[in-house]
Amino acid sequence: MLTNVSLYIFAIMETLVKKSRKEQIEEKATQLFQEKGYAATSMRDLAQVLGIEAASLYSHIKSKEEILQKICFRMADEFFKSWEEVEKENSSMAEKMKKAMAAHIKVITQDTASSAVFFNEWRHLSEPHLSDFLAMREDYEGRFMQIINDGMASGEFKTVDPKFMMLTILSSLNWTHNWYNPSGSLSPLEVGDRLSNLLLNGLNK
Amino acid sequence: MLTNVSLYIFAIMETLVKKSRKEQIEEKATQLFQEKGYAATSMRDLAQVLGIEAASLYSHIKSKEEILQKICFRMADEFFKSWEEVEKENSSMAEKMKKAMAAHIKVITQDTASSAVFFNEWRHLSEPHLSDFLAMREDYEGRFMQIINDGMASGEFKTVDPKFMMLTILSSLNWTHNWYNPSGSLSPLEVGDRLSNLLLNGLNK
DNA sequence: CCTACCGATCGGTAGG
DNA sequence: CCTACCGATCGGTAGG
Repeated sequence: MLTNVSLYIFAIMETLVKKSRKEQIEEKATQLFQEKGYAATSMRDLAQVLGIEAASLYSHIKSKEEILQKICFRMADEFFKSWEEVEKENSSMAEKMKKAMAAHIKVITQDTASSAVFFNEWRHLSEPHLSDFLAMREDYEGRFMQIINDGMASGEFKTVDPKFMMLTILSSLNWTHNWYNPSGSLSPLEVGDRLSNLLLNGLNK
Repeated sequence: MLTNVSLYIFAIMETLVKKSRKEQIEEKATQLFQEKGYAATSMRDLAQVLGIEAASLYSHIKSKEEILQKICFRMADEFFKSWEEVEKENSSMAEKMKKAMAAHIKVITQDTASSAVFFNEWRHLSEPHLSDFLAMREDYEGRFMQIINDGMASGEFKTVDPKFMMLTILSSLNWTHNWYNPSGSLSPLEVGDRLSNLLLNGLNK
């Protein structure tokens, strides 16, 4: 009797915890795309990791590129969502920049594998997805540039080339996906603090 | 008579300026690897750009990967060579870091296409080349970390995590290959100055 | 540098 | 989710 109840509860939990086959496919694909790159990952590689035949993948997905699209646009959504809390900050542009950097780092550290695919494999998107992607990126980069421009106008920031500045900041931020270890001792907040402190105040004493 | 002499001189100049077929192959391959990635570039793509058949490529090269190896290890050589002038600088660690950054930027800006392949496609190297490559990179990164450690010891730099600092600096530096335009108005030296000023002194006034 | 060709592998479909 | 299979393309070789 007790055993039956236990098994029943276990079955419910499994249903709650277990990922759908489609989710499993996307998760493993993300790992493979990160490790080998999109082009060098075959559907047979992916199927093997999941223990099924390559043809069976197509019961759950439409194409190889569909997986890439899901990853790239889901991450883009995350970055835009994270910007909502940034917009609330208006005390100073230095503070707003810190918030923006922290928000950006939070998204990356939450899923470094998807971030790697987002940053490195987007060029394999076909049209019109590629153009959509690039338009979103330009929008997002423009928001960082706006903070820089506002900070220069208010006299908080040095006079710099805003685009150059934005590219430098984002490259430092984006690179974290390569070395951040979620099970390490550094929290996402600490990474954000260190990076914003460095980029705003410099290495010199 | 004059025409014959002119043609003769022209022929000599052409010989001096004209790249060997092997050099042409490497140059076009670099462009394609940058644009589409190594794995997504086929030997038929490469042959088409050169106006020959894919099979003809193999009179000049041994394999597709050989081209990638050439690009990656040539760039690695350039980075190590550029370090020689850095070693001479010992007035201060801030100055040495500036020199190191300028040297690094100089190599990247001199050949942004090869740099892109170097930074993005090295993972397609097979063993033992991959291990060699990673060992060289670790050596190079260690040199930047040494400057940071020395600068902290001398009291010039803030107390930071040296590895974190090194990764942040190099990511900013390395990203330049993505946006630097050799025919634009910004000289390699100016890029180096701006980046070292930002990373050493920060954006805040 | 070409023609002709190789075996292997690719993304994906049909039908059950 | 599988078997069986498709046409296309891959890196590369033989022989001239």
